[in-house]
Amino acid sequence: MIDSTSAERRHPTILDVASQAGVSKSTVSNVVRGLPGVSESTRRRVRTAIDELGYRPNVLARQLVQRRTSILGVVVGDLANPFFAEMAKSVERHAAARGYTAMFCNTEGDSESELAGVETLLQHRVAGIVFLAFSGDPRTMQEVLHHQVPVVFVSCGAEWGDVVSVDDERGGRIGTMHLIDSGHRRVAYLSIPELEDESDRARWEGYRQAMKGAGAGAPMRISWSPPSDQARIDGSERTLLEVFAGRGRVTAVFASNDVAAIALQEFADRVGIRVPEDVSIVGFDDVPMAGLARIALTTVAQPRDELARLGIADVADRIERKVKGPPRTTLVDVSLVTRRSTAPLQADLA
Amino acid sequence: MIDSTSAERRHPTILDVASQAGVSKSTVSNVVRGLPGVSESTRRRVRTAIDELGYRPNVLARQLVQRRTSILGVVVGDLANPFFAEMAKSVERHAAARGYTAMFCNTEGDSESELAGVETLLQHRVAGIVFLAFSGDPRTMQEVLHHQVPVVFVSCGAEWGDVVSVDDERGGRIGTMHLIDSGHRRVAYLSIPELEDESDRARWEGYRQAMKGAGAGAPMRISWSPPSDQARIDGSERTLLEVFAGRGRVTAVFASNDVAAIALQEFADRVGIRVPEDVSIVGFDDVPMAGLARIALTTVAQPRDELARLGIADVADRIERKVKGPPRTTLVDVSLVTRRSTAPLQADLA
DNA sequence: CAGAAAAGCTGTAACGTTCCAAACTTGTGA
DNA sequence: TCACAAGTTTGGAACGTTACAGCTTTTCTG
Repeated sequence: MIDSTSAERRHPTILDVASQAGVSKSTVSNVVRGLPGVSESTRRRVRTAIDELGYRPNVLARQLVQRRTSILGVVVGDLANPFFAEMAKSVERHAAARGYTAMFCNTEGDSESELAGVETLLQHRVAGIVFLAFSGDPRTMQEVLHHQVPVVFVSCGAEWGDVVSVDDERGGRIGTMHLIDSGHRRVAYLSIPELEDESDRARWEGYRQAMKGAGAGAPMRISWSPPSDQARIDGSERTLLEVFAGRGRVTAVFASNDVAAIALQEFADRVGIRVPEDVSIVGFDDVPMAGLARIALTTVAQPRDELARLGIADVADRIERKVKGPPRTTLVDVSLVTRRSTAPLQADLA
Repeated sequence: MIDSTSAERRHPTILDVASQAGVSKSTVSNVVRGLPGVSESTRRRVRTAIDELGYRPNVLARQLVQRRTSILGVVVGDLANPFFAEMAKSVERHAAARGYTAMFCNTEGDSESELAGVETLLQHRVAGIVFLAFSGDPRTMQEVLHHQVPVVFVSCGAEWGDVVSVDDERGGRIGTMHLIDSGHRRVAYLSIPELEDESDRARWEGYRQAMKGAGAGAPMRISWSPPSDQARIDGSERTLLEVFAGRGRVTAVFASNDVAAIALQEFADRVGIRVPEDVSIVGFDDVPMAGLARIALTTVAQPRDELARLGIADVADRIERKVKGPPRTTLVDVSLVTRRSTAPLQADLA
């Protein structure tokens, strides 16, 4: 009571509840955790005390003594990228459904931030880590392996942890095949340097196979950082312009993700290249934006929510020791969504 | 050494480091925290031991004894909404820059999830909470006030905490005035039910004032949940269709956020209403997508990064006791970005 | 009705830090 | 050589929980 005048009131602890209810802290603990072996009357008394005091268990203390937290670290490439945003949302939801709280860290594709982020997660003793993007930095790998924390790579690859992913190679293949089947022969592959990871590599591989198998032109890789402000054509864009000009020009592009594809479409609009008349574009991910009538991007769709669900299930099983043993890989299906950014090759361009 | 054979190796503690370096745990603690009063030679010895053992301080234990964490709770309306995604990213970055780790919870505009999320944050004893969206639920308010945790509302309002926001009312006014100045008189206000909060109310108020001041038509409010799959026209859309048909029809819409504006644009495209010839649309937020040539949405821009920076600064100042006293409100400027979704009223529609 | 079993409750020892007063070292000047 | 200060280092008490063995009390069983 003396305390109540002080501005700096402290959280009631389990001891406060215990004395208020006239029981021991052990009993309060048992009630809070819903364990059996507490009589109904005591249970009620404790509940009342909890409500009166506004007691909330201190998760920190709990986790300290249990030597494990219920926090899941989530490493994200770029929260503002719609693909990651969607994934982050799903991951958060599925994690909550299994009783975990998500702690995000954004890497901006930079392996220093990634390392710092993982370091923070480990200091918080997260129960597991979900990578939605991974730079491949061996230092990060070492940190994680040394701490023996369960890890799952969702839609991004690494050999040293569980992987839940679409078959990126197949995705690359069907995306590219769609273009080849439409008559295109000079098809380029486009990626964003910041997002070039294991998934990107596999998609490239699928693209390469498709090109080779169909006897299409030589594989061609374009790495382009779309400018954040679309003001003017800079050096990198001048190069890009050449790709679509002149004889023997590229007539179709397979982009390793929708953000790149949409940026390219935007570039084309700006410089007067028509999509799909002059160039067909296929993306990867099927972000919500791709479905807008004005964007109408043909793309390889990933089942985002399914990936998130499986990823969380995977890492949770490891944490809860339901699964042991060497890394597992779970693949889910991709599918092509055809929209208006692709069209059969114009006869005069063959 | 006996332990080293066990698969279940435990994290080294400060005591392990201490005995390895031949000093007391207090000294190790001082070295880890970079406190003065440790000789250079001891410092080196401890550092070596830390590296050899791969020791990472246990933040949980630290926070338990200090009775405060360095975690900031962030309540987000919808991580997949580009406005929130951008804000979340900025918030995360600024929080990290000030030494805080962000813990997100997504509410989906649902006050039950909001309450559950805040509950989780409080159990984790977050140092402060940043609301990027707030339902207005008094239970949430009570929870937070009872726990006396510093709170800031960024771009969403509540009277019982600090607020960092644009002047939503002015935003509503200038957005609407732009339409009125272009000759429109029958201007509707559009919002999404899930996102109707204090900010929305203020924007509506600004819209109302502008309409009244200009002697334009009676204010008209449309509340519409854009369907997630754009398959077919359902009941709610039939109503919407009527708004844009016949004599005395609405010729312009001020949307309370870009997501609504873009959904409306999409709807218009689908049913053959031309933008801006048949209807002009103004949004609010200036999400990155709005700048794409194919979307080209006229919108009231919020300085997102600035909002995030100020919000974090605000709550951090409260946490660090640099600021005391009653709730403060910080307003930052909005500005109109004119693109191609608005045009002067066609003469025959006046 | 004794004895055993079950049910209900409690006290103590962790968990891995920080905080702080006290106890050691040195070095300096008288 | 001693007193004193300044610079280092240390041990023990928190912090708020859970785990668990042990202690009562109640209920059953023959």
